Amino acid sequence: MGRGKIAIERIDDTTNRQVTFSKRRTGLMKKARELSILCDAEIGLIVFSYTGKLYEFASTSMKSITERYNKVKEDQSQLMNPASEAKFWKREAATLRQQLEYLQESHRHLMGEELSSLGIKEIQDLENQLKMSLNNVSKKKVAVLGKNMEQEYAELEKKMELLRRENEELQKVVEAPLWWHRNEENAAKSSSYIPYPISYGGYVPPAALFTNLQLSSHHQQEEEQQQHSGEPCRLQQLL
Amino acid sequence: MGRGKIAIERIDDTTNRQVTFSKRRTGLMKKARELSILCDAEIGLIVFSYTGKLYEFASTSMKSITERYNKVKEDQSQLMNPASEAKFWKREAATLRQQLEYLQESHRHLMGEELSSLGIKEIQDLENQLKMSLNNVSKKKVAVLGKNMEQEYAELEKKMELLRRENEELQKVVEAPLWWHRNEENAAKSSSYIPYPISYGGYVPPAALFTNLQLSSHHQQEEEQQQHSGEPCRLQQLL
DNA sequence: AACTATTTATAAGA
DNA sequence: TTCTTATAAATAGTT
Repeated sequence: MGRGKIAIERIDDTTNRQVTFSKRRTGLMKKARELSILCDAEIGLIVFSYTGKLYEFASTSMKSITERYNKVKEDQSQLMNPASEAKFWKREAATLRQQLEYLQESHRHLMGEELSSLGIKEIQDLENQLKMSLNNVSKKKVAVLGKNMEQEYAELEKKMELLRRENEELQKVVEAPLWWHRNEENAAKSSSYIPYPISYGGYVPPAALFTNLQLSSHHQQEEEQQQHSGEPCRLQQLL
Repeated sequence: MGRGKIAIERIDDTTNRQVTFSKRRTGLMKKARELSILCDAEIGLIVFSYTGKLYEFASTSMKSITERYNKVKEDQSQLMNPASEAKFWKREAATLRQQLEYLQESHRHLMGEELSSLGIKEIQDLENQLKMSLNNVSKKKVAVLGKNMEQEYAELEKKMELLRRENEELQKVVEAPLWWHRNEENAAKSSSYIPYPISYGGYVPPAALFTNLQLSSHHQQEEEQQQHSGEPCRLQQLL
């Protein structure tokens, strides 16, 4: 709701993120207050900014709300009879199954399969995603290859240096008829160095995909660990 | 935001309140989730409906959020130097002073004073509020008077019965010349019973007013105790 | 901090 | 509860 539409994903620009945080936090607090008044509900809202600053709203007191919350949670886990426990796990299973189905479909699409089920927008998004993926992978490849080639080059130079010296020694010591022999031997030796030693298959492990799908879920996760500074994945849009 | 505008006050109609609760709760949860994603914030939201049902959103886990919250709160109270403590209480005093000013103005209006500072809408609201107040007070008065009158009536009947019996005894035993004397004596005796023993002044203690103003505040209160089934007070509008 | 063009939320009605 | 729709409210981008 604004001059333009934005995707619900982390805002990379720091300034923009802070401005948006300020605006939306205010709006969220206001709505929490309104709901508590309009519907006579007991509401607690805790917000930690990216910088660690705390903001809160409590229709009564945060203490009483969290205590009531903990009490309900305890009761839920303790006073569950087999029937309601079954109900709980059934629902949990249904949620997981749905996530799994989403994942499977997404995976097939990323593998270039079952594309007839997609709309034009989705096709475009998928294409862009794949372009980004490819771009990242290509970059990584070049980086890795570059390192290897440097090593290769350095070792090659060493070898050439050795060769040159050897030749110098030889030229000083041996007679002309032996020259061709030594030369062929050294040529064969240097061909054992492969210019492109590592070959990549077309397969990308879907680990990152799983991680991002979890992020799009509304359910809590114990400890989000987004190590490796990956580019923001836009897969959420596809789901 | 809808077909019409609504005032932010408790919705009295149960059905409407539940529908609104469902819609706004959904919206609130969505916005909390969006804020957490967009701005990389850690957010916990707890909502208890009027019926006691629990709804929650947590960007990570509610446990970690409430723990972080408690930690910050502890630090805030412990690691406060005199300067920041002064700042805190200064702000607290400012808040209280503002509440007090609101209250005082409202009180004057309820007392029918300083009405020139009000707009037409406010005047109408105030009028309605006073009508409701008056209605409640009148009802209460009638109820209390009614009880007293019943008591009076019952006691009066007892006395009359006694009198009647006394008279019967007397008529059997004494002579006619004495009759007038005994009659006057009894009449004086019965006049010591007052038909309307309790008299109400025009003053209504503002205790309820204070309670309701506290409810309209955004700050937490330790234990909201709204005993006595009072009508929902609409004073919040006036502030 | 304001300003608005747009998007989004939602009140009322079905 | 769910859907629709007119309208109010929130807010993204701009100044």
